[in-house]
Amino acid sequence: MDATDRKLLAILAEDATIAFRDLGEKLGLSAPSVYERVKKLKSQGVIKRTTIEIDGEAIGCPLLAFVHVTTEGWGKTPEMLSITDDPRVEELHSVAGDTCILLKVRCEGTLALEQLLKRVYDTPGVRSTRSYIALNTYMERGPRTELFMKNNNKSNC
Amino acid sequence: MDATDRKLLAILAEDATIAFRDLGEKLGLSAPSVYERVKKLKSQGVIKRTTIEIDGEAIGCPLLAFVHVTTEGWGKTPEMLSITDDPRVEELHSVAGDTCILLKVRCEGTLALEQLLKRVYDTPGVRSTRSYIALNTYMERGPRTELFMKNNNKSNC
DNA sequence: CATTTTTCCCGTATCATGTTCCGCACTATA
DNA sequence: TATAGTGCGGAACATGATACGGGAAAAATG
Repeated sequence: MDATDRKLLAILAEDATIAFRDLGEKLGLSAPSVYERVKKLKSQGVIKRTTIEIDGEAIGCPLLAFVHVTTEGWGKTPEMLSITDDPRVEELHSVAGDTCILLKVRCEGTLALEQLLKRVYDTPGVRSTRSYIALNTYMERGPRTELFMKNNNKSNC
Repeated sequence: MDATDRKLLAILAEDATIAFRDLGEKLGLSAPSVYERVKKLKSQGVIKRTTIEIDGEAIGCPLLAFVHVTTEGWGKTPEMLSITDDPRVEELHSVAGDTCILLKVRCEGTLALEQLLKRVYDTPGVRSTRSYIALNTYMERGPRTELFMKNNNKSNC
């Protein structure tokens, strides 16, 4: 995990369809070398997977919301975690702050969100929820590596 | 945008490295047909881009946090939006709720988060922030399309 | 209802790309 | 000075992406 790897990750994060030959040109390497690096990063788990970014509105899910959940006792029960079965749930984090759990959900509309909230409330141990409806998303992207190219040259890997 | 397209999107979201031939098998189509569908979905903007999922910890960014920002007046000023220059900021949403703006940030550690918060506070119009530190991420994925395969056969496109 | 147009699909052929293999240069270790 | 390990690149091969032509079905049109 060196500076080249970090640059490589940043390029792939922008566009994972780039050919190894072109990627090599940007990095000053040959295609096989880049291929080996990517292979290693995948096996190490640095690259978790390659996916597509889907436009939520285009598939009929224009309503993005963040739902904070307050529980009594230990909230991270199997029942609570099973909410991830719902395709509308994109993220589920256990957080420290004035709430216990944070959900990121993408719904067809307010009705679907209400249904989802009902399910949350029906979960044992849930005391309350607080929802934030996204009005506009100014940015949404994965982890960036540019910063590390400057600062973090201690090669933390 | 039909049921096949939605199934296609769901498969690609899981693994965008799949070959068109294999993708075609799963959908009951030939490789060229799938190719045309994907091409169209990309040109339509349904598929925004293909990228890699990077393990935040592996690149030295283990601290995930959600920062709610309360502003006075119209908070979405150019100064506020310029916070997206910072590679640590992964998402910036304008939200409805008891705060105005929601940031998703991934930092090297608490020190880096503090620096970022200082920058937020230095932004004109910012009244207060409330941060939620992720203790554990149980799930993190993009928009799903499975649900639509069952319910939403009205082909909303 | 007949005709035209559009849409969607497939098989084939070609070409670009991914992937493997092997030898070289460099480094570190003893 | 050996020796093993690592990363790189060129060439060769395997695989997959992409362009093209044509046919069937559906939709639009008269």
